[in-house]
Amino acid sequence: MLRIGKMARLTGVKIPTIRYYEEIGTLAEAERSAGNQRRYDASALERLKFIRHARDLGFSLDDIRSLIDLHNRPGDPCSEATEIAERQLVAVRERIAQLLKLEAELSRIATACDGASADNCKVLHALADPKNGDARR
Amino acid sequence: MLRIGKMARLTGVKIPTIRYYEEIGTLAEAERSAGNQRRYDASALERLKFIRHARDLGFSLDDIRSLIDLHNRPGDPCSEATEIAERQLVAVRERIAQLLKLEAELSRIATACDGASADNCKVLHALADPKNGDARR
DNA sequence: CTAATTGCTCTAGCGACTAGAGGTTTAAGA
DNA sequence: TCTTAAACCTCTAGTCGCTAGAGCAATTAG
Repeated sequence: MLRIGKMARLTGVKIPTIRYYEEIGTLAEAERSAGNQRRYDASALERLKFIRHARDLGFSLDDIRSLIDLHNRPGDPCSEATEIAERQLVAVRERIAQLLKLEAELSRIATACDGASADNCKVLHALADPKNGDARR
Repeated sequence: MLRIGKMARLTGVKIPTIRYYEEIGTLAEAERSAGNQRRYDASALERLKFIRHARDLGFSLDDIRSLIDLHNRPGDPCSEATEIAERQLVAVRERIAQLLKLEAELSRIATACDGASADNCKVLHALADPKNGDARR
């Protein structure tokens, strides 16, 4: 049986975060030692790795709960999982497109000025006037 | 003099958010009508547009406060503004690079399964095993 | 057996808002 | 001038995904 610190080391998830996941029901309640400390088995470790990986991929904890639920109903069709993953993919692609626009504008702005004083600083002017190359969210 | 609703319409910033900006000191305290309602002049509108635009570009409210402070000291050199903008540009580029990795993995995952049942769903498997193409944050 | 380490619960805070309750002011039309 | 609808006010609490700290208790290595 693993203690919480070991779980943290093996997954890269911080201890308070593990407790938080338990609190909100994403991670099942751990068994306890005689002295009330959490003890985890291999399946809990696997689940935490799953959560960590999905979080790295930008899934919300809500999505992750859905995926875990699905995992616990092995007979069900997995179209729901595919759907969640595709939704996430679309969101990531949108975010990339948006950030590329920002990058263009920011690099224009950041290179605009070469040490003038603030009253005619091009950076400040560029931020004040969203003219060309603006990207609304 | 503009009322808060007009400010919201002209800038795209929601009313509670405008009040929030005032509360945390990002937007100066507004003048008030006889009946205690906020009234704004053209310069407040300009400042709110500035904030909105900088927020769109991903600057934190902390950064924005620094930029506004700088704006209020027109004699100072603007190297600080350039620095803030460059920092933001670096952050955006990092985020893009990271998201591109995620996109690759997600698209691999999302197309992996074609309607199997959850116990051998490739999406769930791919999320459980961070093998090839993983992107740690 | 002692001391270091690791764990526990609880509360509060972060950033950047958003939502709702319950009341007041303002502006336009009759 | 009066009425009424729209806009406004303050205040509290909630969102998401954690993070930090206080003040203790349990465990483990030497």
